[in-house]
Amino acid sequence: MNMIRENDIQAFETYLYLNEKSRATTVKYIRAVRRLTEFLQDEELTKRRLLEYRELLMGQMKAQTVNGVLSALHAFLDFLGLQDCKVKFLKVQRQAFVDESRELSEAEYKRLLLAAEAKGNERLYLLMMTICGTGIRVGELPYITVEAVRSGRAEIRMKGKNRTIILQKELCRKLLQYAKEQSIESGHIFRTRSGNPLDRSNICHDMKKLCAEAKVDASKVFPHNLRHLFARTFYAVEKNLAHLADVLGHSRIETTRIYVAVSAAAHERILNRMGLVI
DNA sequence: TCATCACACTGTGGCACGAC
DNA sequence: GTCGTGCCACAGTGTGATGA
Repeated sequence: MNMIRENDIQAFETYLYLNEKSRATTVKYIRAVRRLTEFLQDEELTKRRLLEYRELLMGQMKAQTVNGVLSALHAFLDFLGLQDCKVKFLKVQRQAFVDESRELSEAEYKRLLLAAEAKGNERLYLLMMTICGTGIRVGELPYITVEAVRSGRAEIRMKGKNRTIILQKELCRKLLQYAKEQSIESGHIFRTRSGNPLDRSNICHDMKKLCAEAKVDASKVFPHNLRHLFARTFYAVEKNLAHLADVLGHSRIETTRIYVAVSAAAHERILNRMGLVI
């Protein structure tokens, strides 16, 4: 009888740790296993039941999210030696164009900056400018330190890789001025009153608060979109995908292509300019 | 205001596999 | 043999809720 016991879940957690999985992955996998256990309700774990579970998930989540859950469950099945119970992943159609409703324009970005300035939120103003001016991820903000700004470059260590980000002189000047005003002599520039690095959830919430004043749709205001804007702007000027990949810290050009993909409307404009349909 | 959590979703890279 | 592509696993992000 293939019953999932609490012992199995705890041993699986240890197994993930020993396999050097990140904390986030371990938490996600254990959660997926516990949800499956709730679904099974003391019934035996069989392929038929897993197929039923996949059907249930399909009604609740997007295909990619279902696949994420399935990959967690597959790891658990491998751990239990129940490979025969694995079910197939869902097919996910790759989108041909980017979603225009989520594309932040340069004008909208500037309005967000002005809104932050008008509110007197200099930290948020500089934070958005730093992400959009360097293309870093929100999770890489802690690498923007007083020391890095003084040297004009920041060493980013993320996903097991190192890369150097060049900080523009004007940005450095603004950041150093801000650090001086805030009496920050070393370490993270962007910090809470208690001195901790800003939490990404709070950054996102703060950005959302600017939407009404900046007259920007809230659905396109989040930190990662500033990275996308940086990538599109960089590519428009430089037209060098390989260089952009280096700057963004991508090891594959395929990943960078996602950032510079055009919207359906932009694609249509290109087709019209071609003038091949008369 | 800030920290933390849960959950859904997206970004990213390794690798297998097929085409040439 | 190499190159390109797609699949899948893992890591990171967005967002709402909650509480200190």
